[in-house]
Amino acid sequence: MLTRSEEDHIKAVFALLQDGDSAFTKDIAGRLHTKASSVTDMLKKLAEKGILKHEPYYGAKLTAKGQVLALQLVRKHRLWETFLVHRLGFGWDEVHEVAEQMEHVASEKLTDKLDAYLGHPHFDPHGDPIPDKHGKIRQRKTKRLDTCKPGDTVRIAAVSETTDGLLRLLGTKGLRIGTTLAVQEVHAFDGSMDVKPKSGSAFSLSKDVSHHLQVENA
Amino acid sequence: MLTRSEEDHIKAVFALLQDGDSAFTKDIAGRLHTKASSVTDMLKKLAEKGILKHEPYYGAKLTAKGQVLALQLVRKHRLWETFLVHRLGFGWDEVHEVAEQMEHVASEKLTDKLDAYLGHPHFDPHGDPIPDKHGKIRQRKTKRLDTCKPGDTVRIAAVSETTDGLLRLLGTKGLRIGTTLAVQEVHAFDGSMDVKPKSGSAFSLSKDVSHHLQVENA
DNA sequence: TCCGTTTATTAGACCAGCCTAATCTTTATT
DNA sequence: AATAAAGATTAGGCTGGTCTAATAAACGGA
Repeated sequence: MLTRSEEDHIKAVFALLQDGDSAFTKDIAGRLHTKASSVTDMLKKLAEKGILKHEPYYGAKLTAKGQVLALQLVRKHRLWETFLVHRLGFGWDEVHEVAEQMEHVASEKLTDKLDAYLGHPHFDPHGDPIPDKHGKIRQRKTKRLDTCKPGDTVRIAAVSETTDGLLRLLGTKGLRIGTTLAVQEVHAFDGSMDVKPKSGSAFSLSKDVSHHLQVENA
Repeated sequence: MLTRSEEDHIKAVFALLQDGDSAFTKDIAGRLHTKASSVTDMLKKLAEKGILKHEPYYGAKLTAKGQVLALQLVRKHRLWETFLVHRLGFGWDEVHEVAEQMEHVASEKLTDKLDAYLGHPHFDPHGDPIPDKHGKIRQRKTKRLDTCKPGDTVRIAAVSETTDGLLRLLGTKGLRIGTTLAVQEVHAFDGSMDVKPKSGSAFSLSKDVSHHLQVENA
């Protein structure tokens, strides 16, 4: 049995390994709003449990066992987010914190029944893929919007940072999963980008925003 | 903010006050599978927070504030049980433990939306009343089956102990909420009772069982 | 009423999970 | 290569929630 804190650390390591091949103490602490020394303690503990490998001063990597656990947590988190948005009518910018609590409810039967109830969805309301019961993730070929060139026409597939601020900003600009955009210009000075939705007039997105939008070719 | 353990103690006190006008240390410890000394500590803490009054050696009573908190917890627990049974298809004997975890998710908005999604139910799958947003409980005039006399015809309204064992026993006898029973005989020797469902043949229920069935006149 | 039994409380310990401060390691800069 | 800066670990302490053992209060029967 894992404690809530253990699960939180596993999830943080998993998330950091998505872009980087080692998860560092400082970054884990940042995500969990705790201090580096606390993280070191927990990494030691999780390493003893065979959930991850901790190379002192060189960060942590998940073992196979740890990956399975992380994927189950991600699965639960995203299923609950889907439930909150599609069944209870929450906005996509309101669900993260609640799902953060619900994902720790331990019952495999519950997870499976929820999955079936939602129709075995492959993507959550932010466009992120939902691992299936066996941890398999349906992959899409997406790239970050900030890697696109003028002339590209793309569809928003996912938002990779689920902070309220970003999601609300997207809402006010009328952007959501599935919105199609034409890239008109990229400004070298600040990395900002002028885009035009299929219907509507063009506007500008900062690099901070475009960096967090995953898109696929339209 | 309340910790999970605090919430568990509040719920236990509330439950014990349903039949008795003081909640005793030993009984609380029994419910929570913990020791009396731990309970004493927690009662002291909750008393300081103004959630209950602790009269050493004479048990605890909830304050008005404590009752509100308890009713919110009961509300959440029973709403989740309803969700699990009516939406996800769990059996009524499988939901208690899971709901026990879900009731600790803190989000008033979530509770209200769940309530609406379920159609503002007044009773949970075990027949227990669900307090509304303001803590109001819809009362029914029920009595315990073991207080009934031969000749009475009654309908099962609720099951007051939600242990797996009792619920499964009822299942195998074909008893559920709404089942109508005619009381045929009560045996003074062991308090057991012969009952006959509207359709089907008569059988006997032990006092242990009839004591936990709430019924209303049919 | 007195004494034994039951129940509660207190005292003292332990563990998990966090913290701060001090002490390494590693990396980057000159 | 020397050293400063950044990051990680260790040492030691605090808190919440639990436990056991020892003590105290309340109750019930002779």
